[in-house]
Amino acid sequence: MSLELTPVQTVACCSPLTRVPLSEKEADGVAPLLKALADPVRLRLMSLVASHEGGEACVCDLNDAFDLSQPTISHHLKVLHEVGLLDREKRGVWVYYKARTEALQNLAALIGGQAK
Amino acid sequence: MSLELTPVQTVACCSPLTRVPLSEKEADGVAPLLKALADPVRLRLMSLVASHEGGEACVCDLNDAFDLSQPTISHHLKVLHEVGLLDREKRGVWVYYKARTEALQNLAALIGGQAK
DNA sequence: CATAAACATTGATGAGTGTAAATATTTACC
DNA sequence: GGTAAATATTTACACTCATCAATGTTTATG
Repeated sequence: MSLELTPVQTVACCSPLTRVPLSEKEADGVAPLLKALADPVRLRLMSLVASHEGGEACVCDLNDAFDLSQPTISHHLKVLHEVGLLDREKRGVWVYYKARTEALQNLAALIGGQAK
Repeated sequence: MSLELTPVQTVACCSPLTRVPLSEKEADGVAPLLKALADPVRLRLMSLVASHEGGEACVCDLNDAFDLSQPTISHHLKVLHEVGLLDREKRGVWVYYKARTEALQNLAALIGGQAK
């Protein structure tokens, strides 16, 4: 196991933004998560997956929702997966991505939280 | 008054990510807000201001908290101000930035919210 | 095994971004 | 009014990033 924390692990560790100043290390850990979400296409991808039944969706369904090339969608999914916002599972020829809602909730608590 | 909605106005309008797929227009409106937060320096700036007494802080205090040039900090504050996350008020020679906590809370509700 | 389908990877490119140096602007005070 | 302090703006640059075309990989099926 690695000593490096993924962004989703990092975000679960800090008090809300408004309570105490975020340390440099914490900020460095959380920023990648926000960066991953800070793109219109990835925001919609995340929302499509999360709001889909079971909180998961097949890539085949996602490609059709955008006027973008397949590699581009694949790239965005990879970004969301790498920061830990999406889980990835292959079933036969299809790949399913699943939303990590705890990660979203931890991030939300960091941004808008009232207390630790 | 403008017909254009600022990012902070936009973010107050949508159901949570996990409830219903975000529309293209909604995503385009919200992404700039996340983009503004998706930088370690701006995250810390936002946190420094928001956690300061009264939810506001003088630029003079903020500059010293970073190992960055004054124009760079000024630039980041401008970014946060332009998306509506920070209010700006000049008092004499000093400029005070104030956190818009409702904006943060709306954003948090969008990301981690359970229902509309 | 050959072929097709689903998805990922590579490589290239144009647009955007964080940073600092230099300069400008505003305010206070002598 | 002249000077100094606080903050913003401009300009330039290195770097990142979103996108696509082309190609690769994996799985199923005939």
